[in-house]
Amino acid sequence: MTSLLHDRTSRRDALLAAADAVVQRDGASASMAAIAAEAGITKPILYRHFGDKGGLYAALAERHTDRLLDALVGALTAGGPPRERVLRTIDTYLAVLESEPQVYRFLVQSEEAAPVHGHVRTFVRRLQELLAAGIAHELRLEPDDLRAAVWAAGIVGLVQGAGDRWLESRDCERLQLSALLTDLLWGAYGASRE
Amino acid sequence: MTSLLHDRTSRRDALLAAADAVVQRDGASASMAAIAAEAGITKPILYRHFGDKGGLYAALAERHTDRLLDALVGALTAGGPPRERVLRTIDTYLAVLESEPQVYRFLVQSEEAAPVHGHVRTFVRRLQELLAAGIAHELRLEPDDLRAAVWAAGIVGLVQGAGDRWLESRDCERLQLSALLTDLLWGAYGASRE
DNA sequence: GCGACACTGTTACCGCCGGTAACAGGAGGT
DNA sequence: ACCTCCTGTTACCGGCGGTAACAGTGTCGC
Repeated sequence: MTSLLHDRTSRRDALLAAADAVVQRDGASASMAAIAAEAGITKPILYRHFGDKGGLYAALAERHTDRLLDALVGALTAGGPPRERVLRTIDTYLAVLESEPQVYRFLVQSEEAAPVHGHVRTFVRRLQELLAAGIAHELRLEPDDLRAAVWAAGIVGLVQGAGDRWLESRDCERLQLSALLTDLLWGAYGASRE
Repeated sequence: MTSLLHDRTSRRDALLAAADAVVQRDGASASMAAIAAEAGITKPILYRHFGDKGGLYAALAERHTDRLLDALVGALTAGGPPRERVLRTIDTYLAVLESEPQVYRFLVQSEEAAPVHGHVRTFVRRLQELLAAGIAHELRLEPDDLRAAVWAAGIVGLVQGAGDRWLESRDCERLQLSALLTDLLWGAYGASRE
């Protein structure tokens, strides 16, 4: 026995991976016993590592939101003309939706909710702040201009809403939707500039 | 005893009202026993009326989404110039958010979820279709033009995202936000027109 | 008047889940 | 040898969703 790592953090990672697998298989209502079984251990170990179910789900959510935020920031801050960066960022988001819809479902409609929604909210907030800063800079607004914050929140919601719809209908290619949304934002941006 | 109505539907309404009160007091994780106690009866009666907890929550969600949709459709189709109608509709939505945030929380982050989310999704979809038809008409697009659908989904998401942020920060008057969002949409609309 | 019946309501239970206490080894220090 | 700490287990508790089985009551047919 004990061929597995006894290191604290890597063990934690392994447990999170098991939890992830079960959540993606059974949906967001996965039981702690099922997760423990998947990891080859029993419940109390899970509780010693994560406190309670909320803690485990929070850790899982944090992991995913961090990963997603990194991807988005990377796409947004990489080189290229502004319009291309926006397109790339939107497409990155849609690509995650496309390749891991279960994760998305877990994050937004997690049935065992409070801590997950907390992490999702901070994720959304961080993304909004990032966008708000960029927008304020682009439009030469004051850093705390209300319009920048509302703009940012609106853009995030807009992409999410359109992505949601697309995830259900799948009525066009991903890149086509990305381009359409980019055009849409670009038009509004240009309009607000004058 | 039995001064209350024995009529089937009004009894059902009374039960839903009790469920509503408990949900708004205890959050979305209200137990069936608590709801039954609030209504002055016991669990099996609830189950005979609604089947299971999902059924009760679905009925509750349907009631609220129907009410909200009626209010929005009313605001949108009432008289006045287009821009004023948009402003009025957005403000109606924000007014509901402001006056009944618990209901909103119940609908979007209900912890006992599946049927509630189902009703919310159909609500959003109906709203999107409504908007898409209006947009397609205004912009003289084909009725099944993809852009209209994406526009509609985006607008719904945009208002929701901005409303969400506002509900947490409360950093401006409601009408100010409504006007800001209207301007924003109007600018984008004007841009896409040319 | 009087059983049959349907309806409304109750109590008491089941199974499952989240969460925890209490115990069973084994590694290492003295 | 013994104590200690750590990791793992089993076995349990309370509460929830959901249901079966039973008790009272008004209404029929006769």
